[in-house]
Amino acid sequence: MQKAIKPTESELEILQVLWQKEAATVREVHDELAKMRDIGYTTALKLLQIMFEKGLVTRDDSSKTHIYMPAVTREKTQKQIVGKMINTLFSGSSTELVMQALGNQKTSKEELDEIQKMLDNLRKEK
Amino acid sequence: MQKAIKPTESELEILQVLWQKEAATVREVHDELAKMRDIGYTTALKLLQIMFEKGLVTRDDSSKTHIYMPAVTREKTQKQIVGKMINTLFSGSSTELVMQALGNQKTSKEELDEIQKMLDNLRKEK
DNA sequence: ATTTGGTTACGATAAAATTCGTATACTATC
DNA sequence: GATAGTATACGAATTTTATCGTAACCAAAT
Repeated sequence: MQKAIKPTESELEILQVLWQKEAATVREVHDELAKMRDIGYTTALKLLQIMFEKGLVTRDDSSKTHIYMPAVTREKTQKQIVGKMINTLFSGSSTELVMQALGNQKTSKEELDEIQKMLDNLRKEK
Repeated sequence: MQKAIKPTESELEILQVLWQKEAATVREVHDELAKMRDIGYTTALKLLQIMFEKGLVTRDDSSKTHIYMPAVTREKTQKQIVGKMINTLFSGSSTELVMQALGNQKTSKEELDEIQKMLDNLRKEK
């Protein structure tokens, strides 16, 4: 098993784009990021190159314009970051986090149903 | 309203201690951190001084040994960080985060009951 | 009074993360 | 083949975070 590399803030932004697009060129990534904030093209390029070195992304460089793909899954990364946050911010209690998330966001009936279903399943396992 | 300062990883560790103790000297904070990891006394001191400049903590320096107190609440900070994470990692869906947290951690029956209660309350409001 | 132990202040360093300028190369079009 | 447009590579500067050494200070014990 690989010792998980924790993506930085900027790297998470980029992963977001790659997860959504499955694969993308530097230009595509840059244009997407540029919608949210000021960022130069070579900055995006450099970030992707560093991420490649770290193993956070893979790339197809068979043609001149490289194509980047995520090397870590969205789920694994979520789990990694949420796990860390539960420890440093919720004294280890995932329930506390759940209560926070439920309490402070408006949640639709459909979503509540979804959570209810999950809850029922968890109970059955006991 | 002050534009919220996002605490760094180390600063969160320190806030954890201060939230738990309500108030603490540098030595107390340091000793608590030292239980978890290697850290020098002056490092803890410096971090607290920087946090004071940033407004993350207040301090009583009327006696020689200063006493530090959190200047931000645990709840506000949790909300701030969780909110950011929902955006950058769960495409804005708090439900997705809840499912993650529930799915990947073992949760006791008591905790499930607590969440169930919260769920019931949310439903009533509709 | 001198030593000892604990304190803050401050600066310096190091490491990590972010940013971008410039050089260089390739491709297509004129 | 010169020009324009777009690409990568690479180095460098900047900023942020984290760490700690050293100096100065004070109080208490010797």
